[in-house]
Amino acid sequence: MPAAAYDIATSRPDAAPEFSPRQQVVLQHALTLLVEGGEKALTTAGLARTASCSKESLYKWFGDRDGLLAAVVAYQASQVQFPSETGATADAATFRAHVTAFVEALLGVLFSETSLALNRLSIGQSNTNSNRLGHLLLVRGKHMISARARTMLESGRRHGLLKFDDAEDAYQVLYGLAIRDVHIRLLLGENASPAEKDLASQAENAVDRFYRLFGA
Amino acid sequence: MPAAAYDIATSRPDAAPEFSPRQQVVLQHALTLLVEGGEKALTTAGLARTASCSKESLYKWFGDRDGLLAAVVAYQASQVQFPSETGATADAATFRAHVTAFVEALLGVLFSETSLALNRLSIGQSNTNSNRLGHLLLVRGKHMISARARTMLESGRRHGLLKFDDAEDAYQVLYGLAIRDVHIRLLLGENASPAEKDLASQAENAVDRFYRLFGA
DNA sequence: GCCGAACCGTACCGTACGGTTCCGTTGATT
DNA sequence: AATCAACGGAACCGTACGGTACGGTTCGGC
Repeated sequence: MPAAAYDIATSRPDAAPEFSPRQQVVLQHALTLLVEGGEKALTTAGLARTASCSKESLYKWFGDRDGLLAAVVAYQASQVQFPSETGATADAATFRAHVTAFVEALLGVLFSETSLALNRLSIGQSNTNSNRLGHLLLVRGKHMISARARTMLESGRRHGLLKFDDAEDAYQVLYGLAIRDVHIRLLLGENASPAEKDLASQAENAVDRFYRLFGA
Repeated sequence: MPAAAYDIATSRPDAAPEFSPRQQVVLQHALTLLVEGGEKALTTAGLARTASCSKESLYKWFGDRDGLLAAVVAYQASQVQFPSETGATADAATFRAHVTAFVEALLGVLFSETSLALNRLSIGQSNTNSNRLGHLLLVRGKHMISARARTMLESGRRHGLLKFDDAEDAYQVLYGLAIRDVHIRLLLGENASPAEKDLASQAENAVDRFYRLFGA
């Protein structure tokens, strides 16, 4: 086993992977290959050719192919940024606008080709290995977003703008209202309808319904 | 190209595939292999060994490996049954109970290991080939269920029990309230929480919220 | 100017698996 | 009894890909 193998399983979820610039370039190439052709298109030889690096370097950096895939997931997760929420509960309208912006950002991330490709990759591998990729995506992706959302919603509750018992439950409803079955349909290869591409009104609509269920 | 290759692309969506009993047994073995070990575990040699048939028969029946996978999806889709809806709008309580039963059945199907395995398979292949599997699963699975749900909801609207403009939109909300992000988490390999395994109360809860949004 | 580390490019190996072919058996039909 | 289609079993081939080894090149430090 190479000493420098990238072992994501033992690294702290909140620790930055700190890939070297050169490695980030290679990972970006890997991501492009993944988005274009799925997992089958990401071969070690193909990546080496595309990224103009040697297979030996790939194996030195990432250990093996699984380590490479894990690194791609970790790299992309580190790229995703959500808008900050400073002073977001100043008044009711501002808070609601902030929730809407959060939902729109969530839709933007989940429906992006990059995210879809990584989800497809992780799902396709979720019953092999010890399911490293699925866990990685959940921990670095979904759980982070979920935590962020919960603090946002609880802030709204503290200010008397929302009313619910369980923040996780409320977030799941918000998620369901926003995403519905669009995510799984996109994952299966269906194209989004024009209405579904209008993320702003989708978010608006979801938040409207959410307030009818949980508004104070 | 073998003459008997199973070409699902040209078959009518509502036409029964009509596999021979022997073929159904083999497809059931294939499904078991898929559920246990994912796509990688379903090799032609492995299936031939498990199902005690010859690879030659597999290729004669299904054409190639892709045809086999398509046949597995079609076979399983033909197995899924939803409760009938005769006299379901007799009165408000009966109709609501029927909607709840529908949601519970939906959850039961989507969260079953079999459905998850097939969704993982289709998603993993959704950016290769011409995406036959994804389309197949959408057409034979989701779209059928969606149509069924729309007629149910519209029946409720005709009887003055529900109020909405677009049945598809209403169904999507019902779907989102019921499934939330549980489906994607299961697809990624996370285990369902005890609460999420209680399909009855999950359905109850979703329908309750649905009525608060769309009840007349 | 020399040294070593990092790295590129490439050739190579082992293996797993999709697909093909051949042969022997069974079992229904005439 | 003869025939023939369907099938199981096994051997075989081609190839794609993961992983390794090695020679040649660049570049920063002394």
